[in-house]
Amino acid sequence: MAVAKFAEIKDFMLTQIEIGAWPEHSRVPSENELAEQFSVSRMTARRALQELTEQGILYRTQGVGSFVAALKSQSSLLEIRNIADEIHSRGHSYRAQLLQLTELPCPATVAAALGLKHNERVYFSLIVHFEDQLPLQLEARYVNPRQIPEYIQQDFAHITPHLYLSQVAPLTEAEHTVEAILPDSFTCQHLQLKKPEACLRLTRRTFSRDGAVSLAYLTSPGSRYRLGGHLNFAPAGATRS
Amino acid sequence: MAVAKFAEIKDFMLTQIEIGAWPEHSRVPSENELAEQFSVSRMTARRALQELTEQGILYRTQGVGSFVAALKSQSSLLEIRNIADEIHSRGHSYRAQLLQLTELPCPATVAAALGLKHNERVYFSLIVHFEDQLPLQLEARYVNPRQIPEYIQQDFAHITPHLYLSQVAPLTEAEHTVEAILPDSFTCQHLQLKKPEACLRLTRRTFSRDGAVSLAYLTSPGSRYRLGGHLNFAPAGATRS
DNA sequence: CGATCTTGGTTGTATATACAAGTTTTTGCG
DNA sequence: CGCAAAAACTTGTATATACAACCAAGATCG
Repeated sequence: MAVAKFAEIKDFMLTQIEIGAWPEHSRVPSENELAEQFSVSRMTARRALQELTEQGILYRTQGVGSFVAALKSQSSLLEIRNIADEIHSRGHSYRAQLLQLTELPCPATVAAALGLKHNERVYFSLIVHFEDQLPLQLEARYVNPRQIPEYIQQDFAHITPHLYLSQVAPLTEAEHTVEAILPDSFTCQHLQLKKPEACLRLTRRTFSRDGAVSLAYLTSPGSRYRLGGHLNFAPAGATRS
Repeated sequence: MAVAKFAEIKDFMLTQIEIGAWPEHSRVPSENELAEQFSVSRMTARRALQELTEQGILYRTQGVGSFVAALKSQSSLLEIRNIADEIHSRGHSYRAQLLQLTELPCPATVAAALGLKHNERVYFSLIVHFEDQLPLQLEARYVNPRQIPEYIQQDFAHITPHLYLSQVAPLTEAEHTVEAILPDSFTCQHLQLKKPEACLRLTRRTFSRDGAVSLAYLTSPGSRYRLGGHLNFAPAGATRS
């Protein structure tokens, strides 16, 4: 089976929602209706509805039906920001230094994250971001060459990888992990740290419509960088389970 | 049906993981084995395995089997969760140790954050949260006595401060800061760190309708804890399985 | 008219079955 | 012994069926 049937139904429904044919809180076809439309069993149609529900795209109520959920309100916490903009907005000057831009055999962990095979070729860039002449962040990034074949030809002295990527492959999803680590000597050197100090490491995996695009490790000294966020629990939307 | 069968199987498996009978990366019973043990069909056993996999408790490989995932702590940055629930949902056991619960004269920084006067009385609690006998987080919390006058009489061996607070003063807003720090010796001691290691410090200020309620400093070793976040920018594209 | 009952539609749970696809182990042959 | 084929086992997908739980709306009865 080339593509699973339940995945086709999901794709169809996602498209309907995306183009606005099915607005927020509108009812979507029932399990039986989908089963008939796609000539599948109810259990297969159910799976599509089920998975979309788990992803927060739909909500369902027993005895009533399935509905399009309200689009997620984006939290400012860990908002995807361009670090250059961030620095400029603080009134400081920004500069980037490109250390490396190559093709590498894919490490296993990266392969898993990007859906590539072990040792398949992958693009890799290494950049230091400066705020007023002081290194603020070391960015190590792996990019999926199947999705962004021209990545390696860009000039990242003039455009940040993140900005470039969001232009050529619109973000649909992002996954973050924040850790506290002690940096290795290589990282210390490029961040101009005389002694190792606690650093924040943000691991960011971004997705476009067709899957994982890039995996970035962003390391910043704890003394120079922190993350802030603000959450509002104001007027609650329809958040049913 | 009082409790669904697949839920019973999930409970059983979570317990096995929690008590250490099934260590990390060990193989768990196959679909057919579980089906026989619990006298259910394979599809029902499968559902238990499936849902635990979606929760990140297990990982599965076609043709090989299902295994207990490595459970490095991960909490969502996008939601305020009770750390006890978080630990339980990972299949680990939770315990809290109350180190201090007193009234203090308010430090200047805390006064500013909570809208109190310098040296005004403020409640202070200090708690260590344990995951499977290992300290996961040191929680130092200042609470506004004007809003929560009964805070100091609670028994925080049985309810976490955050859960208590959200019950008596519903959250309307929260403010976060995440930093990487090297802990002082006091913190090291209570987190059972022999050497200082990089720690994540989450500073959280919560608000209720009538203003700032509490200011908490949550410190966790980088080797045991990390924060995770997931952002959706469109209802499209999330078709990874 | 109002309260209750019935009915049809919807989601939720569970089973038995079949085959596909991937991995590991065993078997058997050269 | 070495290697290839076969078997056994695992997860993945799909179907057909049955019944339970729940809800909304219409029908019925007092």
